[in-house]
Amino acid sequence: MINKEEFRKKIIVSAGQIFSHYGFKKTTMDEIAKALKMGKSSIYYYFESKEDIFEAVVQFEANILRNELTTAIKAVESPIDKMRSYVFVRMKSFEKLSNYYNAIFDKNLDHFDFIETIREKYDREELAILRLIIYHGARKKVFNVVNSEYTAMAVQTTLKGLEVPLFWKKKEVNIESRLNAILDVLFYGIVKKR
Amino acid sequence: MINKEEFRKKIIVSAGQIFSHYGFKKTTMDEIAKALKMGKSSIYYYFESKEDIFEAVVQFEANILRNELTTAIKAVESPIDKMRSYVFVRMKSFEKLSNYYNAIFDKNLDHFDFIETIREKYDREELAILRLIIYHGARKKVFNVVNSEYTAMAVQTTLKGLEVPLFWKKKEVNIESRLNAILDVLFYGIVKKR
DNA sequence: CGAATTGTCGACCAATTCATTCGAAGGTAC
DNA sequence: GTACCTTCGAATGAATTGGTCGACAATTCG
Repeated sequence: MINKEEFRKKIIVSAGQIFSHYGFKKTTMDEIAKALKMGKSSIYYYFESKEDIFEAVVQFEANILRNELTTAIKAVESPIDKMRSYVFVRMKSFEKLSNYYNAIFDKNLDHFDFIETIREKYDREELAILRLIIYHGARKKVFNVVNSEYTAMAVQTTLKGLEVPLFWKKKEVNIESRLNAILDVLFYGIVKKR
Repeated sequence: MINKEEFRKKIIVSAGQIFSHYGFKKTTMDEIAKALKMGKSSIYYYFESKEDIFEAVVQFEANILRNELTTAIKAVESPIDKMRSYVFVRMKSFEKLSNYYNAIFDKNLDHFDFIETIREKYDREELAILRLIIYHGARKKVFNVVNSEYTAMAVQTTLKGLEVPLFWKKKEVNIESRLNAILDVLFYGIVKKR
């Protein structure tokens, strides 16, 4: 059939979908196994633990994101050098951000606790929530944990301005503005209304 | 403050959001309580059990759907009588469908098992999945449990044709065609490409 | 072929999680 | 005061869950 490495990847992709929907805590090994149509114990042949899988998933998805960003960066050609260095500085912060998220997830927290934890790091709640949404594509569930009417409104409003980065597969959007929007949102939570 | 009945409704709405995202099994009383900013045990003052809450949620949401349908039906004016009776016959089947879903959920199944169960009732897998999507707004998670590439494709394609019913809040769409689309999808899984 | 290696799985376990109970107590109305 | 409404922390027993182990297919390789 396929080799071990390829099968690991299959697990990563499949588990990734489940994780991204249910969060780390709520995802069970049984589900991961079931989705792959295999016995639970077989998974332990490929990965040491649930956390091990999760780390691989995060790694994998971070890579995709990084590659997409790199591609986007390469496509930018206008005020070239300035733009480029500006972008790479931001890439560094993204690396840090990514590590930060990993650290939090390592602690076995679910999406709710995750928000709680992240709240303490940012003074404006919306930013914390937006980051979760962007990082995990967790759109709907996030609204369950929003504290105040005000915040809910703020998030809603901001989300409307997010169309560019969230649906950046729409190829017709100018690549440069798209890139900027993505970077802004990813690193600083700054969103401009269109 | 507010009376007991109103508070029950608050719980229903809040719990409903969580249920619709995580399914019955994965939703914990702690989460429901936390979302409402109250102690877990307090909820038992308003509801007898988790299942009790869930039933109330289903009831509540079915009512909303029924009301929306009724409103839509009233707005239809063209080949009046024929249309109207045709619609009410379908309303009856909806009632049945709703009961059927309730019965399945009563068994304590999560979304995965739910699909498994529903699969046995329909010969074409896509239809089962589409029904789950429509009934629960569970779009993303559904793809974790799709069996074959073919089915995934079929669901994807069909979803594209679903824009009318899924986003029927877009008021600009002609009400009559909207109604028809909704009814078609709800009761028979019949979807026309636009 | 046959033996070594690779991969799968059911049964099992210890630890944790979860729905639910209960009694105490804060609030409020009379 | 007392009666009632409401909230909650702590406790519990049952169910769930991550992970282990040994048996046993399947495949590879000599």
